[in-house]
Amino acid sequence: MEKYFDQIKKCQLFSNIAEADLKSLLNCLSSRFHSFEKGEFIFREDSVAESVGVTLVGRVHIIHEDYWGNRTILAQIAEHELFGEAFSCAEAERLPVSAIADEKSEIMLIDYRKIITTCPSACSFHTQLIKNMLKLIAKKNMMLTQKIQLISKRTTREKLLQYFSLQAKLLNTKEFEIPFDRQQLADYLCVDRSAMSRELGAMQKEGLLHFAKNRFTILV
Amino acid sequence: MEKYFDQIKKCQLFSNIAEADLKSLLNCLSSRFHSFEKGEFIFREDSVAESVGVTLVGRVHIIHEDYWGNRTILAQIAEHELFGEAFSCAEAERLPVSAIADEKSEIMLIDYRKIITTCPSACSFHTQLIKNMLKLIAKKNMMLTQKIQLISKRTTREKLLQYFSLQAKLLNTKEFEIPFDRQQLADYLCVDRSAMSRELGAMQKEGLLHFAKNRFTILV
DNA sequence: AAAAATATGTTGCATTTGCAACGGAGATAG
DNA sequence: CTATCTCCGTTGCAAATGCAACATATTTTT
Repeated sequence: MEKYFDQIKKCQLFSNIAEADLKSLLNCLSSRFHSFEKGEFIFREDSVAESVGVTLVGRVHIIHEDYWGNRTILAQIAEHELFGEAFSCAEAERLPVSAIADEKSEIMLIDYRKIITTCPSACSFHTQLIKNMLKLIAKKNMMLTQKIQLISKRTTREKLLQYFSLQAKLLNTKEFEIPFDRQQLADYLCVDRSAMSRELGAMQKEGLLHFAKNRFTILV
Repeated sequence: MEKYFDQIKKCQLFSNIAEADLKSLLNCLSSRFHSFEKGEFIFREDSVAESVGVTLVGRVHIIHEDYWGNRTILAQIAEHELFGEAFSCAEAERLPVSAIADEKSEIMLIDYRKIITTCPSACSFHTQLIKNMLKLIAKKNMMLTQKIQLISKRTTREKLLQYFSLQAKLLNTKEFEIPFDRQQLADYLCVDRSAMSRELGAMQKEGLLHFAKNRFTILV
């Protein structure tokens, strides 16, 4: 665990907890650490929801595959972020999604009961931990709402424009790189890759947009 | 407040709090009570996020309207449920959605800081309250995820089938009433009403489905 | 009961989309 | 260097969708 301490400190889940307190907190969470290769599953749909994950190193995708194998990327989990917490906190029996490493990743897995239950040794930092988790889940909730607003758009062009303008607003620049390849972007926007490619080309031809590889510029 | 006590008791936000404790808890929350007519806004997009709402009587829709006035129903809040909590808990500056009464409703509005901050008089029930809220937000998070899975479907027919099968699973019967009129259902599924109506007709003709008014039967 | 308002179904049509198939560019492995 | 693989753009085509306009049905109001 010691070797991960610097990574752990950076996680919002543990913010507002003094460094000294953090060490004893980590002891009573008795978490597991595990390394995953790109494409490896961290947990699978329909398995039991008992852990929350923290990305110490790497990046994770939360995905859902329907009956016919169409894959949807529901969320992208960046470094030092939390995932799987909603299913645990909601006390769901089975996971409705899978988590898959998008690149080689180091993951901390915590039994959610250790988080939610104030430990017998009266470790007082649990209260802060729960508050942190509340805030993180609430934020995720807003991100999901934002994604719903995104894929609620009726046309591919509207989805693309909405996505790009969100990125631009987020990074405060009209030129930015996106963290998706084309297939992933199409999955994220819930459209067909080739149709999206067609639309991107049309938008560039119309002068709305410029792009090369993953770097996009909004020209407006 | 006394007149609402029976309604308040039924809210999951206050579960696992003894009735005697609940009264003192309610005092330190210093909440407001307000009645809204059908179609009246409870809070509007872009206003400051400072309250969470509880539907004591009635039903609320969380909606978003885009630049051109297309309305999306992001969520339906049933009686005794919570709404607006995510924006408060995430400490969002401005609300990204509006809440509107879907029928005449009695709403309790609580300043979220009163919830999140353990009160100076050391009212110990706050811990339970925060845990309850955590669970509710987590559940809502799952519902949002479910909705994303729903509108991720590429065709109107798939969306309808997914929605109906969820309802059937939820109510454990193949015959059920839906809480939406046609326009609302179309908004919820993010499709055009007339196109949806066309598809519903086709599905009935093909024998997949039977419906009359808001009562649907899955025939498989 | 009549009138007005609202909700639902129908249809034609232009556009958008998904799908499948293909080709080229660039990266990677042997 | 060559073979292989992955990513991305292109295109033809059938099907799905949004949109507008209108017809019917149902509910509410007067």
